[in-house]
Amino acid sequence: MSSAGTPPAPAAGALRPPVIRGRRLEPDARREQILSVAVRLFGERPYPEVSTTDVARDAGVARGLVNHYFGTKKELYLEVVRVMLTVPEVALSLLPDGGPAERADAIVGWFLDVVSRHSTSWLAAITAGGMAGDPDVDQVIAEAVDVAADSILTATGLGADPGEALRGMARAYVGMATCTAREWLQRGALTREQVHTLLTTTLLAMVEKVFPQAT
Amino acid sequence: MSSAGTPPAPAAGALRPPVIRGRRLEPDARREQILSVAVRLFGERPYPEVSTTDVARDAGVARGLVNHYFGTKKELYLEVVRVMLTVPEVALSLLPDGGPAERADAIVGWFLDVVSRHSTSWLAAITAGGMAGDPDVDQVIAEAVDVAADSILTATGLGADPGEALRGMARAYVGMATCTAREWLQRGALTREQVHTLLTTTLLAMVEKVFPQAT
DNA sequence: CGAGCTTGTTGACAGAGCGCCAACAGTGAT
DNA sequence: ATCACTGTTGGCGCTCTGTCAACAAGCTCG
Repeated sequence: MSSAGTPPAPAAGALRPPVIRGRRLEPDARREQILSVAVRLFGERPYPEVSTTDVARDAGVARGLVNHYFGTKKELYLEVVRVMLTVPEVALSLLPDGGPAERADAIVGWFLDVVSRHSTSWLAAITAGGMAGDPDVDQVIAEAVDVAADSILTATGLGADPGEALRGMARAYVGMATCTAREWLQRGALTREQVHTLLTTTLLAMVEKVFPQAT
Repeated sequence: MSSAGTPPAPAAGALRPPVIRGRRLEPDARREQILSVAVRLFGERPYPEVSTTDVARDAGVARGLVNHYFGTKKELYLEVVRVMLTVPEVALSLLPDGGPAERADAIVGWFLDVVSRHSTSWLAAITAGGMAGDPDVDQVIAEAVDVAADSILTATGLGADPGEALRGMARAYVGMATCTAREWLQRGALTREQVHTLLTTTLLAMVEKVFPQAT
């Protein structure tokens, strides 16, 4: 503020380049457009390697507009992570009424379907590509993990008012699920069948032998 | 503070700040000193929130010296992560000769000892505090996970030439172990006993029912 | 014991990225 | 057609990073 007291008259010879792309859009539409570009870029490269200049250029707008809609680069990234992790609610009512084995098998299959569909962007988001440790980012991810953990508990019939310990165990299981998915989708060390078997077997073992010990 | 700047006001006219701290150190000693400061700072805050200026100030040296010894901020961070994840080799020979249950119990206990001892810095490193997604950082972490996974396989008697699938499963288990440790040390949702039970039971289930299916 | 050399160390410079702001220019209402 | 409204732009200042030539501390040699 101090310096630029001079308001007008920037002046004289400054011929502004004829701005063609000054097309006016509905705020929601513009915001959505910028967000979609950001989702793509943050899915390809980690956080520090994506500049707001990149987002603005790919969206065909000025960089200032990105800040106008999202405030901060970090806030933009938070929106991106929310979008990436927003996943169709598990159709719990569609889970078979069979025994624990069938229900575990069904929810694991549903999880693998979701993950494989979004693959890269989902993995980039769940690992907080380049922003893990930030409180806000961690919270958004933690909320997504909580949703997944609750689905697990509900599917295994323990969803009714689980204690904090039980939820912690479910979150740990979700953590293993994401690591296993990475071994499958990123490293190619496992096949989908192997992942499915591992997650189902482990879930059953936890339901039978570990969960009961959680008051 | 540490920097304690005001010198004995030597010469008058000298515009140059009287440099007192130009103390000369052996390269190895200086490097070690800067590295220890960096380990502390990166253990407290995520990557983007630690500037090389902070490291230099806390180490009592000029910022340029940090770059002189470590080249880049990222290279410095790589050294830090290596230090944080370098962990005493598991004394496999000390594992009991008993059945799988005893051996699993022993290695899980050893893992929890190591993690709880380094707690914050270890967790910050294993989650790549703010640098996940970077190829180099990910590789350093992947190597540490590989070491842990091999320890698991060795302890369970499967260490002799495991296939890629088996190693992938072991890495997934290590991933769950880190997530579980976080639930214990960071969120406080689980007690050490609960973590121990969860990891032991899960490991046994995997050894008995999942690993055999990995060709 | 002083001159000179080696090299650890410093401060400054240039480039890049980000947040902010005032002016500009489409768009609909009067 | 004029005017108000607001979406949009381009540039300013700041912080942070990597590089570099100059400085000086400590050792060696005469």
